[in-house]
Parts: sequence; structure tokens; C-alpha cells
Amino acid sequence: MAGNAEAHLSSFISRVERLEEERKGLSDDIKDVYAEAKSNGFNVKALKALIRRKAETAQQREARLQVESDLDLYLSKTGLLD
Amino acid sequence: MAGNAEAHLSSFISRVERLEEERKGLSDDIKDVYAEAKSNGFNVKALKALIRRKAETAQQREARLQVESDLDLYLSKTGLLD
Amino acid sequence: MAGNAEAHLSSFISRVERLEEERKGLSDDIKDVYAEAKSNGFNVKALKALIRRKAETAQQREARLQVESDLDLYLSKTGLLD
Amino acid sequence: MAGNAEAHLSSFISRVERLEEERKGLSDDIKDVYAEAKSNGFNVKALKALIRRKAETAQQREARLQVESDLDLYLSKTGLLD
DNA sequence: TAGGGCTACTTCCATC
DNA sequence: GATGGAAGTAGCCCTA
Repeated sequence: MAGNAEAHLSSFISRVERLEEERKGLSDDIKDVYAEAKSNGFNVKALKALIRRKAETAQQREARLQVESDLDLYLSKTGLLD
Repeated sequence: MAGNAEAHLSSFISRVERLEEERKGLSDDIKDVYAEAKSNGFNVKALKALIRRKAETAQQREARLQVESDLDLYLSKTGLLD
Repeated sequence: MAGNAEAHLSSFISRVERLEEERKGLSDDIKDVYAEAKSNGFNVKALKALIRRKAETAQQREARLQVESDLDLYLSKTGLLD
Repeated sequence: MAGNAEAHLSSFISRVERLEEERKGLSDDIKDVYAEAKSNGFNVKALKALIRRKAETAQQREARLQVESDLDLYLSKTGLLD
């Protein structure tokens, strides 16, 4: 059927635009929450780290712990530990 | 009131987590739309460029046109124009 | 031979540090050149675009031209041209 | 003096190109060192973390330690501590 | 081809 | 208000 491609084109575009708009709204909401937390005395970087950590899979957690442990090892081997 | 800070803390965290979850869903949806467009023969990079262009403010558009025109000028000055 | 690993460790670290230092110097030099060009009235974004374009392989150039042509096509199909 | 701008233009371009080329070489060298370290059994992520840490200023170190300590505090407050 | 690392760009924030 | 620096984001490339 003719006009199909054009219809598809406009449809794809408006669908993405709408989704991006909603996503932008959520990003703004997230910023707002962090701003509110900050104004309540919380450390935003630490909050973000905590949330990242909560979202870790078991595998990611293992990998992180391995890196941390190797880092400590290397720091001690090179005499850089505090 | 005691426990206030802790309550706030948990509240901030879960609010952000929920928003991030929704945002992740939208990002996935956007990916899906592009994948669908691609499977319909569309050029995804060109679609993204089009959507970026539609979202431009007048000022951004002016700046882009200026860059494009300066680029052409420099290309011609340096003998790199096709 | 004992101490090998530690020696290697320190060696790797200092080699990377030295290379990163040099690389940082070059990045600063590049910034300086752009700043100088800007102060001579050149459009830095356009300069960067030109340099990127000069570095393109034939394949990359083809891909860019294809995107530009598809973008124009989509713009015209959706009535967004000009 | 005529031709000045064009001469400047070509000069800026070739200077940047040369610097970028050198910088690319250094990036490749750095990759090589990490590859060699990896083949000697080292944890590349941990090495990178160590090098980043060595490069910290006192102020950056303070900020990092503060984040880590707040993170621990929040983890314990929210019952997420291991 | 899906994921992760690297780079460049953009945006936001703090500082002056 | 401008300038620099840090964080977030997107695109690119390469590996697994």
C-alpha cells in the first residue's frame, strides 16, 4: 500500500519524541529528588553510589569486590597504603 | 521527631529507584522503536539526526547553520572541497 | 625470581603514569591551538568538524554521505524541509 | 597582510592533526602497557584505580573519603551493610 | 551481537 | 555573568 513508508516514518518519529519527552521528565524528577535530599543534608554522591550498589547483580558485586581487593593488594605492594 | 533522617533517607532512595526504573523502561522502548524502524528499512542515524533537528531551538539552529557554513568556507579555503 | 611481580607492578604503573602525563600535555596543547584559532576569529566547532572529516576513511565518508542524504529524504517526506 | 587568514587556517589544522596523531600514539602505548600487565596476571581495573588514586590531590582524596564514609553510614542506616 | 570501555560532547554547578 | 570543572549522556569501537 502506498504512503505506508511515510506513515511509518512519521509514526516512528512521534513515538520516539513522546518517549524522549517522558524520559526527560523522569530525569528532571530524579534531579529534583537529589536536590531535595541535598537540601536535607544528604551527600548526593554517596546516595548515588548507594543506589548503584543496590542495583548490582551478584556478578557485578563479585567483580567490584575483586577489584577493591586487588587494589588494596597493589597499594600495599607498592607502599602506597596510607 | 526521631527517625526522621532515616525515613527521609529510605524515601529518597526508593523514589530515585522507582524513577530510574521507569526511565530505563523508556530507554528500552526508544531502542525498540529504532530497532523496528531499522527493520522497516529506515536509516537509524538519519532518524536520530532528524529528531535532534526537530528539537532545536531557533538559536541552536542558527548556531548549527553557522558551523555548517564556516565548515564549507574552510573546506574551500583549504582546497578540500570535493 | 622473587620480587618479580612487584617490580613489574611498579614498572607498569610508572610507565602508564609517564604516558598519561605526556598525553595530558598534548591534550593541553590541542586546547591551546584551538584557543589561539578562536582568538584569530575562527569557528572552533567548524575547525573540529573539518579535522574529523579529513581523518575519515572512504568507508566512513560514504556512511556520512548516506546519512546526510537519508536525512534530507526524511525531512522532505515529513515536510520539515526549511 | 593578505593570505594571512588562510595560512593561519592551514597551520592550525596541521598543528592539531599532528598533536592528535601523537596523542593517539600515546593512547595506544597505554593500551599496550595494560595488555602486557594483564598478560602478567594483573587486574587492569585495579591498576587503573590505583593510578587514578595516586593522581588525586589532597582535596580530591578528602572528598573521596567523605563519600566513602557517608556511603557506609547510609548503608548501615538502611540495613544494607553486608 | 551484546556488553563494556573510551572518547567527545553537553549540561549543570560552583566559584570568582 | 562568565569561566572552569565535574557529572551525565551518547556514540564508537572492540572484545568476548
